[in-house]
Amino acid sequence: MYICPMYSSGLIKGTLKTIILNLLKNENRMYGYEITQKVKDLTGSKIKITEGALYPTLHALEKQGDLITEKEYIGKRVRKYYKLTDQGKTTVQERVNEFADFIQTMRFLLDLDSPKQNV
Amino acid sequence: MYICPMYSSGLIKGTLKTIILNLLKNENRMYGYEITQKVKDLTGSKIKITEGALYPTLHALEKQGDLITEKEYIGKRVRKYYKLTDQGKTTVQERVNEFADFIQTMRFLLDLDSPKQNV
DNA sequence: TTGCATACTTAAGATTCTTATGTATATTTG
DNA sequence: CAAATATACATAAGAATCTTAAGTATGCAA
Repeated sequence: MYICPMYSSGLIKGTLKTIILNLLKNENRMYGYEITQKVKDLTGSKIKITEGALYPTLHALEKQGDLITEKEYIGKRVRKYYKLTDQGKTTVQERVNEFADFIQTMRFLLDLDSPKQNV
Repeated sequence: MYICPMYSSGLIKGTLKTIILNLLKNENRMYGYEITQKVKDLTGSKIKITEGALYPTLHALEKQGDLITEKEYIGKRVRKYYKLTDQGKTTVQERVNEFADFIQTMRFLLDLDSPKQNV
């Protein structure tokens, strides 16, 4: 198993819930493993969600009422599908808007909008 | 002391060093308290660096060789100025580039580039 | 039949932040 | 001028969130 270049210093920290919720906004329902693969695919392996981060986060989102689960058996193997609740749909918008605002602030703070950064 | 709306869920997490280093890139040298005020001003209080986060981070950056200090006395009060080392200047570029890349990835992942998000 | 992919769970440890406490000087304001 | 606020640093305890690791088990391909 190879290691690919990922973001250091925990940039992902704090965005994991937002990513998961937003995926479910577009996909209706997904199961855990599917989420990790989708994120890996969409980001060209720049973001890889580890299982140790994913499953506790899914459980937390369910506990706080943003997700509900549907268990299904694929052969003998359990698969837990997650989907947004109505509350979850609101939470997604809040989270995404907040993140959009945050990166605007950061772009300004780090001078990322001005041209000729690397001259 | 009033509480103003800040970013929840630790979005700032992982970006603090980047913010500090980038400020010092433009300002030559700054002291801790000055940094907190500058960030508060530049972000309209959207980002407030607490002392408990700031000082340990400054110490860590010094320890890892990105910053050096100059103590000065203003009257009887100590003030520690921080400035970038040569290594620190490299680190800033790396950190900022990484963060710029990260928000590009996130903008794509969260669909922030497509118009009519909030219609 | 061995290894890899799929699929979920949880515990231990690391990192990074918040909150709280402590110390001390300087300035503003009633 | 006394009290409150601002300046200025430090650090410890606790919370949140992630990584790493270990465990369990099925399905498939070489």
